[in-house]
Amino acid sequence: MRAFAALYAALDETTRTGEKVAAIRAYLAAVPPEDAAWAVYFLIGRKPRQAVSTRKLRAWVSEAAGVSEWLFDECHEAVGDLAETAALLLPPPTRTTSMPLHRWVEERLLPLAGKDEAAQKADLRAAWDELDRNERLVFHKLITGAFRVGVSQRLVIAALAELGELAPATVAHRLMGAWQPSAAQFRGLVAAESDQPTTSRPYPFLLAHPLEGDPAELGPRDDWQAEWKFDGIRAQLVRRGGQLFVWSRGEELIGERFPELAPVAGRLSEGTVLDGELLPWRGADILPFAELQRRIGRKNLSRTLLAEVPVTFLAFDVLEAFGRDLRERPLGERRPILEQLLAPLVGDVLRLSPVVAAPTWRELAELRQGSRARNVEGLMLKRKAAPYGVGRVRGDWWKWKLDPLAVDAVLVYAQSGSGRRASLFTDYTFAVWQDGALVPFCKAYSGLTDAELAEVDRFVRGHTLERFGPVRAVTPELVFEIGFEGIARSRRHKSGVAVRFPRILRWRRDKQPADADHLEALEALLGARS
DNA sequence: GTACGTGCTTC
DNA sequence: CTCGGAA
DNA sequence: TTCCGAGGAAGCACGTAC
Repeated sequence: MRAFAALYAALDETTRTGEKVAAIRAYLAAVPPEDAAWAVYFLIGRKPRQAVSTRKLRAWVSEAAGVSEWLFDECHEAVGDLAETAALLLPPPTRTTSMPLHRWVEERLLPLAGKDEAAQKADLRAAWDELDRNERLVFHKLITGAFRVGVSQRLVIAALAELGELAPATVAHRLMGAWQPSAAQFRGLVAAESDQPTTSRPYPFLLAHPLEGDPAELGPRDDWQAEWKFDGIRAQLVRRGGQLFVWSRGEELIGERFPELAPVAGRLSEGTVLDGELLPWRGADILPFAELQRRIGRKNLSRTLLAEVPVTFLAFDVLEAFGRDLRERPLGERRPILEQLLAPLVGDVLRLSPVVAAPTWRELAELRQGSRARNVEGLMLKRKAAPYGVGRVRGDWWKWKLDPLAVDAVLVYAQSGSGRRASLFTDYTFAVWQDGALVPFCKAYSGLTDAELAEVDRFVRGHTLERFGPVRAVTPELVFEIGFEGIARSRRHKSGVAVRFPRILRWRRDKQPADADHLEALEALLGARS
């Protein structure tokens, strides 16, 4: 535990990726494999279900530290991080521990979830008395599920690849899907030949970059395959070992939530892996994404819901056929194989993503303008010569989304951020006019530079009208252009609408609050959707 | 029993 | 999902 | 150029407060 806490501190201290990789590698090489396995598990962002709610942690830490809960909250706001606040407030430990990471996790952390409140509290008190400040910080992050370090999958993969003298893509693939940390699992991860079971294992998803500018700069139209960018859930169908596995981008097995897939996809031949999008599709229509959300994370799937929101898997790539990994083959070769594999199965459940046939970039651009009416987000451009790479490879896959919708809105509330932004008001609520009053319709902060953020922060401090806990109402003076992808009815905001992916496009210093848009402008956009 | 907040997933 | 910042 | 961390909206499950 001490070594892992030291690693965490080291990773937190530097932003240099080279140093991070070296630190991870040194740690993994030095500790027993069962510790290394858990470290990898946590470092790539996996976590067991949260064992203790933040509420309880806050209450018990306050009690143990002898501070009131409001003081804890004040400290939390200043520090910006709950786990760190708790670690700092607690009285120093009277003992030390040399228990290794895997035992802390398996014997002290995981069992917490199954215990009653009194036992949890007793366990935490015992732990606090054995852990120093750094160890507590890590421990708190693990139990609250907030463990995130300035290191992600890629650096861990780089460290593991160096350690095992493997290609990073091999390691990335081995880390996919469901696995339990153990000594054997870690050895399999870095071994030349892995003997870990691979039946259900998906491939790393290839992701696209946003296209800015003119697609004509990509070269001849004929070098590129265009498809619609559908608005659903990215998924991989894995047909192996006589079974069907459906993986989400977050590497969750989601097959049970989409029972309609198995009867059809189960007829794919053994050793097939398809990449595609799960879509709510009824009759001839693609339904809005909101409909699909009703099918996610639900325990009981009623007959009614299955009939209301039928789901289809729209395949756009084949990664494995007849047990052979096809990822190195160019898209131009994979596409006909995909068409061939799917031909006998295509229907309501399994579909093929159509290739958009517009012979020139100009004609393609015209088709793209009709995206909203089709319930798609725009176009995907895929280089026909490209292999199916690992991760976000630049230059091979581009998403060419529709231009965002936009309105001018007034800043009405501000709230301080968290983490590095804890000391600044960086969290903004925006409003538009309705009957002479400003009604909030979204929150956003992204889109402003640090300098602008600092300027707005100063404005907030000088123009606070009222305080509601951490939230400040400010004089409605500043106008911003807010961009968003879509708009829908909502009960969350007073305006009755909510926008998707809101962000600040620019600060309209040239505008007065009175020049900001009215709710009618938003309503009009709402109506404009097909 | 209902209402609300927190956690966790998707985008 | 979006965006700006940093390496 | 590539990653990372900050952040948004939505729906469902689950636990707590009344």
